[in-house]
Amino acid sequence: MKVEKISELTTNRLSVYLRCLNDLAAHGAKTVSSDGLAKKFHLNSAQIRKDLAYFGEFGVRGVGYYIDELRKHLTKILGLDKQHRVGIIGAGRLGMALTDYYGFAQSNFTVAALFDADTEKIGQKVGEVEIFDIKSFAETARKYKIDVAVIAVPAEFAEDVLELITGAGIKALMNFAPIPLRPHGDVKIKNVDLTISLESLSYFLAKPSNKNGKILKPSAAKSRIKE
Amino acid sequence: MKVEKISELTTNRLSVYLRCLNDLAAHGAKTVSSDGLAKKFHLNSAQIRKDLAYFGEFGVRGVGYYIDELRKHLTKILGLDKQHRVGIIGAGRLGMALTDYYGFAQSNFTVAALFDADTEKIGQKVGEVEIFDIKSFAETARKYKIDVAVIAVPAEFAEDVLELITGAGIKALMNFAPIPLRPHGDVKIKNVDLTISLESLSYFLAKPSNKNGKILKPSAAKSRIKE
DNA sequence: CTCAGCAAGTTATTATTTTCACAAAATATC
DNA sequence: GATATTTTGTGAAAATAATAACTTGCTGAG
Repeated sequence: MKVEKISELTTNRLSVYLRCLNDLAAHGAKTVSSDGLAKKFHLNSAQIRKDLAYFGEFGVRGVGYYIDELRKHLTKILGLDKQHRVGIIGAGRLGMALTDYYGFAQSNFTVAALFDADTEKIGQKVGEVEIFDIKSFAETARKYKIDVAVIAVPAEFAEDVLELITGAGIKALMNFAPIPLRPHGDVKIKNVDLTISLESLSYFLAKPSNKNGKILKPSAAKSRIKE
Repeated sequence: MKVEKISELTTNRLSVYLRCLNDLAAHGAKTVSSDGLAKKFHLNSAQIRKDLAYFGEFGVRGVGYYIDELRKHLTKILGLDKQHRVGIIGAGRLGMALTDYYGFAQSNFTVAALFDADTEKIGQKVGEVEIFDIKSFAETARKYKIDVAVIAVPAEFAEDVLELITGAGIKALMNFAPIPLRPHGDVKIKNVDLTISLESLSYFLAKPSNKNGKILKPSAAKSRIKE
């Protein structure tokens, strides 16, 4: 096993594998082969083996993988054995919905604080979580030991918020603003751009092959101009 | 220009280009070169040209692209000149937050109906949008001309909901349940898996190179066993 | 009208990612 | 204990994707 750069595509799949293993474990399975996993969850067995092999030799030839053991390994690799504390910037609809998103709750992420610029909102609570003044981000983040930030503000404020967050030493953040943010230095950003996803669906519904089953040559009209 | 399969990565970028162009247009620019776009928004100029060239010859050599013209083309290509009507399945926190997500509102997507299995919720409204019985999905979808579905239910119900939706003839859907759904037939699914994104951040924070600056060889401990 | 400069469109190259295929290792069988 | 079977781990091949390099065409100055 060589130490090389692990692709994000690989680590994303580790999450998927872990969920598959949890599912299998819940049904009482003890071991599983890469092929068994692949068949059951529509994955590719070689890819599973390769992804896992980046991190160690977890399987047993002729047997497969011991589910509980592999779950522990993946949990460790993904850092899911550690608690993370999340600060959500933007206490609008989305920020509030994320605050008690069950995905946070059932994982190792705890939403520790909300931030907003609106003085009306500051001091209010969403469930257990208080809304703080965005101006106090750095100190509040320190006080509440926040290590993950979520940007849930309109696009025009996103870059300023990014500055603020990275300035406060936060290394990991998730951006819901419809503008791709780029990291500055050793910071990890996950852009969750719902606009792109929606427009991708729109494209699918609009594309010629979906309208009449015929594939149209888009340049046909244009090339006819000079005829 | 050949008719070939357009990669989703390409269409995703078209969304980004369109936003960049909107930004430029708002600042009064009339034309832009692929290089100008690339520099300003941290993109690759060759990729921009290539992506656009799949759909036609929109630029003028020696000049660049006429911004307004290209915006119109991209709007057309992405189907953003047509209205889409969205049905959201799952009237929990997330479903409700999405119901008045500004991204829907400011685009060509209108949330037409919510669906839930909880009889307590059925008949209530979120803003203007009524919550219907999930059992009535097919007929309600027809009645409200829904062509895009959003799955915002817990993972264990997601596959049943998928069946229901595709059975009703819906061709495009966005899945927020933390389980990757695979299309059956000619249906487009966009999986928005927040769990994967979170765990990716967790991995980043946990990985050895982030702890002490040293790259550890994970198999070191293991290979030492037989020494 | 000609020519220099610019920038699109396109071909070629490189990099990345996925899939295939097989040797090595473990287990089960006789 | 030898052998057939299973399944990993991994190099090689194929498929995708991104980048760079080149060619063509348009514009505007002189």
